[in-house]
Amino acid sequence: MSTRTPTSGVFDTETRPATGPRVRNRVEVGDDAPVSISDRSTANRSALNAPSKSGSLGRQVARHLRSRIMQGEVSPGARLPSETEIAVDYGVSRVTVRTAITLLESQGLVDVRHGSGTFVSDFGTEIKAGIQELRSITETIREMGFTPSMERHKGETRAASEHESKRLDLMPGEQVLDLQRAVYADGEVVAYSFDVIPTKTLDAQMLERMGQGSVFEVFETIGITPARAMAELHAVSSQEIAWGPQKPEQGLFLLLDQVHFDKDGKPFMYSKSYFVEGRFQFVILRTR
Amino acid sequence: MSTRTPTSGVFDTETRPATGPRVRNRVEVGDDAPVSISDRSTANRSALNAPSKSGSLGRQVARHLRSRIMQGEVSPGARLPSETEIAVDYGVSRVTVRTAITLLESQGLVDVRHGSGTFVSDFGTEIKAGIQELRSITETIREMGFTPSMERHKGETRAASEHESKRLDLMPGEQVLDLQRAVYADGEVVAYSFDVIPTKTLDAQMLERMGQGSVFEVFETIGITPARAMAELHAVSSQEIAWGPQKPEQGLFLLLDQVHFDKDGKPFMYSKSYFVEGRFQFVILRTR
DNA sequence: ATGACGTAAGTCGTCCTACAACTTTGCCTA
DNA sequence: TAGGCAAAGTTGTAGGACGACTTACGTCAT
Repeated sequence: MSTRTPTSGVFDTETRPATGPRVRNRVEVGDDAPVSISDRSTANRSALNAPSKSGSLGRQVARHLRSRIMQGEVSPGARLPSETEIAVDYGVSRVTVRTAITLLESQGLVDVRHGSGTFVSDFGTEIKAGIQELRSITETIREMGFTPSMERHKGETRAASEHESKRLDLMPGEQVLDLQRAVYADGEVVAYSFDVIPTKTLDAQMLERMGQGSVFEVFETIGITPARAMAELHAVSSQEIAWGPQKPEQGLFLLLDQVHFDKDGKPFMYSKSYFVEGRFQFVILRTR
Repeated sequence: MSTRTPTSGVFDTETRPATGPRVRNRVEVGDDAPVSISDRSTANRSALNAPSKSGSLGRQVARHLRSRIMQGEVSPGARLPSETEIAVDYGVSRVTVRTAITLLESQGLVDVRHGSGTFVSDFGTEIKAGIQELRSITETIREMGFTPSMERHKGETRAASEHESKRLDLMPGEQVLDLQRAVYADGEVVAYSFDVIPTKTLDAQMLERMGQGSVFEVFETIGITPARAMAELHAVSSQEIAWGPQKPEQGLFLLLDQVHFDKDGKPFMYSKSYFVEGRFQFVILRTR
C-alpha cells in the first residue's frame, strides 16, 4: 500500500473543510466486473447519468469533478486522488480521466504536477465572476451571493442597423427586437444591457417573454443553446447610456460588446453590456 | 487509401488562402528511426526543438500547432489532418496529439467533431489579442503584425505601498522596482505600463536590464517562469496616467490590473497596464 | 434519370497495457 | 547528524485495438 497515504478514498483529503453530507450514489453499472475493494468503488459512475448526459465521457467526468471541486469537496491546494483512483471510482479508463483533467487544467481550476499529483488551484474557486466562462449576467450575480433583478426600459421591434446586421449575419433591413434593460444586484444598478435579437426565429409570444425573465431561458425553449460568444472589451465614458434615478454621475462604464453563437456557429444575439465601473468586479485567470 | 482525399500531406487544405511561402523545416532529429516515406514525414518533430522547449510534449505540440494555425497555414473552417497523420508528422503518439488538440479546443481555437475531424474555429484566428492567454504585451503586438517598442519613463527603487505589499505578499516597507513605460505599436502609443517588482530576488545588474528589453526575458534568466496571472478589468478616465507628446486627449483607458505568479504560486510582479481606448482591441472568446 | 438506401472508409472516442520521467518519502550509510 | 540512495507513488508517453459517429459513394428500386 501507499507509504504516504495522501488521500485514500473517493476525494476525501486530509485538509478537507467542512463539507456537506456526502451523497452516496447507488452503484447501478453492472457491465464491467466490479473491483469492489469494499463499498467505495465505481461509486461515481452512476452520478454521470443525472444532469450531465451530454458531451463525451471525458467532458461529463470533467463537469462532475468541477462541480465537486466548486462545492468545496476538496480544499484549494489539496491533492486530488490519483488519476488511476479517479478512473476506478468513475468506472472509466485513465485516458478519459486525463482528458477531463486536461480540461479542468486549461480552465485554471487544477494544477497538474508531473510525478506529484493534481492539485486544486489556489484561485480556482474564486473565478466565479470570470469572463471567459459563458454565463448570463443574472446567473453570475446570483453565484456571487447577490439577488439579481431586471427593469425593462424599452422593448420594441425595429429594423436592424447596418452594423447590427453585419454582426448578426442578417439581410439589410431585417426586423430585430431591441431590448434595453437595467440590471440590479440587491437593488443597486450594476449594468445597462442592450440586446438585439432577430425576430425571424421568434413568434409573438416569445417576443413578449423575452422582456420578462432571462433571455437565455427563452432561447432554450426553442432549442437554441448558447455555445460561444465573441466579445470585445472597451472603456466608455458617456452620459447617453444610463437612465433612471440611479444613473451614475461620472458615466464611466466597462463595455462588453459581444455576439452570441449557438452550437452550430450561427449568431443569434448581439448585446452590449455596460457595466458601471466599480460596481462589478471582473476577474480573469490568465494561464499559459 | 482515402476515397475522399480531404487533406493529404502536412496541413495543406483545399480551401487554403494565399499564405506566405511555406517554411519547410529541416529534419535534424536523428534519435528515432525515421519513417521517411518520402520528404514529408516526421517533418515537424524537429520544429519542436527551437523555441518551445519547455513543458510537456503535448504542450509543445499544442504550441506549435497553434502558431501554424495563427500564421494562416489552415484557413478558418478548414479541416486539420487527422490525429494519426499529425502524430506521424511530429513523430509522437496519438495520445500526445490528443492532449495537444484538447488544449487548443479548450482555448476555442479548434472545433473537434466526432467522426468527422478537427476544424479550425471560425473565430479562432481573431483571438490574437485574447486576454485569457498569458503573454506579454510586446509578444501580443508582434503576433498582430506590428512592431512593438518601449520607452522607459521611470525606473527607480522605492518602498512598496501597503496595497502593493499586500498583493505581492511582502513585508511592509520592502523595496520594489517601480517601472513606468510607454508601449508602442508601429510608433503609436497603445498602452502605459506600470510594473512593480520586488528587488529581493534581483541583483543590481538585473535591475538595470529590467528597464531595457522584455521584463519577462529577464525573469526567465533567473528561473522565474510566469505561470498564471490574476487580473482585474476596469475602465479608467484620468489625466494623471499618460505622459509625453502622444498623450491621449480624452484620457480614457482600459486598465488591466494584475498580479503575476510563477509556477509555484508565488507572486513576483504587480502590474497595471493602461490601454488607450480604441487603439488596442481586446477580444475574448467565451465558451461553456 | 432520380431518389432512397446500404455500405465502406475515414475519423474521433475510449480502453488496455506497459514503460519512462519525475517527485516525495524514508531509510540507510558514512 | 548530514548526505545520499532506493523505493514507491504519480503523471507523461507509447502502441495497439476496437467502438461510435460521420461522410461519400455506389447500388438498386422506382
